[in-house]
Amino acid sequence: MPLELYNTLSRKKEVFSPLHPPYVGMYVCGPTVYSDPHLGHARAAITFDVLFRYLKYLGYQVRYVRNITDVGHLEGDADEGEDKILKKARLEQVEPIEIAQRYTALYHKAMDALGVLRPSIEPTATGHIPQQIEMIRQILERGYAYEVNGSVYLDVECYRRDFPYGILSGRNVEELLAGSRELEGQSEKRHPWDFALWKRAEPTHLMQWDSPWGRGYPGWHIECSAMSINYLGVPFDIHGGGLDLVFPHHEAEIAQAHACFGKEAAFQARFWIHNNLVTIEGQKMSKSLGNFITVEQVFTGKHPKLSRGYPPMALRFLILQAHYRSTLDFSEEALLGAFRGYLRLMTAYQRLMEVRPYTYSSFSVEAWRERVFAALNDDLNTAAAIALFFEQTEEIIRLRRQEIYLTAEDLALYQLTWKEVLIDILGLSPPQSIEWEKWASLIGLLIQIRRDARQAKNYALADLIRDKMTSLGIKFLDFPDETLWEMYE
RNA sequence: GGCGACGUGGCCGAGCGGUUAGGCACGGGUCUGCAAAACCCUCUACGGGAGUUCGAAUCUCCCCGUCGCCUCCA
Repeated sequence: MPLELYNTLSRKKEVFSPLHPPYVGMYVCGPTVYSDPHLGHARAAITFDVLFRYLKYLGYQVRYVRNITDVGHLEGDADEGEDKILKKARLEQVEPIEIAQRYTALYHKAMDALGVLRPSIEPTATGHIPQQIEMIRQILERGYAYEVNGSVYLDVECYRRDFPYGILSGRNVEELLAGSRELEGQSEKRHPWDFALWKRAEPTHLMQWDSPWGRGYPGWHIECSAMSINYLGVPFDIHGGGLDLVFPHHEAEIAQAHACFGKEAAFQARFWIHNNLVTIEGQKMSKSLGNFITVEQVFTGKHPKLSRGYPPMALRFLILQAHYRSTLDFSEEALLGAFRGYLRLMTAYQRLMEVRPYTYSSFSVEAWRERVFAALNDDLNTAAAIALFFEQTEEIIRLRRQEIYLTAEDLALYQLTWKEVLIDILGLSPPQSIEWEKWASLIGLLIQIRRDARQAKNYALADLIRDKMTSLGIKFLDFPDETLWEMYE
């Protein structure tokens, strides 16, 4: 059963195969770096991290490009509104690049903690101004854009005579016009649905570059077209991003690519993949609603909706327990549930490594393994895959107690599957610290002392040790023949 | 107004015509010096109505409700 992915372009699942095997080109819209990374960023990053990991696991050589948007963009395509990064820079009285650098670093820090692998290439918009200008120049040359007072706009009316505008989002221009909130008056655009490729900069504008049309800065959509095509060519295999980017951002990207390269662009990417949003009490997180939660707040617990902090893997696990195309409703209750479930799974994983082989197998590892990969192949159904692992937790205990058995060969495959899927593909990591070995021997010593105390019926000492360890976040698990322990903080 | 989703047991969440999804929480029990853990048991749901079918959470229609996009947004 091959990997199938839901393609927004066709609105159905399609068997994935790259254009030029074994190479896969994947571009994902990264963050605009002007504020703290939040749960939405985490979900997008983790979703495509898993896809990245899985494609590599399947043997593809993946070039994964995820951009950093460090040019502030206007708050709208209208000719008004303030650049978000500039606004932040002005408020804090620092250079725009300081804002970009700071939030890029915070983004990296948060995503690293969540086990998100760095992409192969992480280009910045400001680092690719020439490529963007060149693309705009070609679009103008082909007649799909026009210049007005030092700004350049894509001429949607003209474009749609040759290409289908709205192919990704299912919009048509008439409907857009009917429902547009665009205000009449201030626009120099020919039609309300035209969008900016290049904007003229006022002399006071902090970030501006020379261009054939005078000093200015690029429009929001052009950077992704220019950078994706620069590193991956046209068309490339996979373009990803949040569901909220489908329109207008990705629709505009497709239009720019075709306006520049014509039919060769072939919808720019063959697979358009979108992760659904994170909601808080059923509503999308947004600053205007004041309900957004940053990744850091989840770690520290410093948020009104949280009573404590949670480790990064708890959040990663919560996200993975939902299918990426479903909305995920965030709450502390859900997060706590995910955290406990994650610990349970990791405990099982650690115990699995202590299982000893036998002369025959009492169940089929192969059949179970196939079900796990069938789930992953079914549009990356991580939730279903994880459920299959939970179903095995009791089997592991029975294996360890020699109530059921596996041959050395089957056991190896069984252990391999746990490692490959949970650790390598889903990117979960056991709750360990770098000081793990030291901790382990220290705790082992305490366990021994406590055991002696218990045998001597010195329960006061035994309980003192246990309670102290509990308060430090280390839980003792007394089995009849031994004591295991686990960290839960 | 247009486009698109979704409503599953206390909570999160798979599900794409016939199986107990699964996790977390709750309750009872076994075990334990006590507890935790582990194990066993209990809780068995699909917004409402009509239809198709031997059979529907899963398909069709209507209704109700929620949400996203159409401004920046992962």
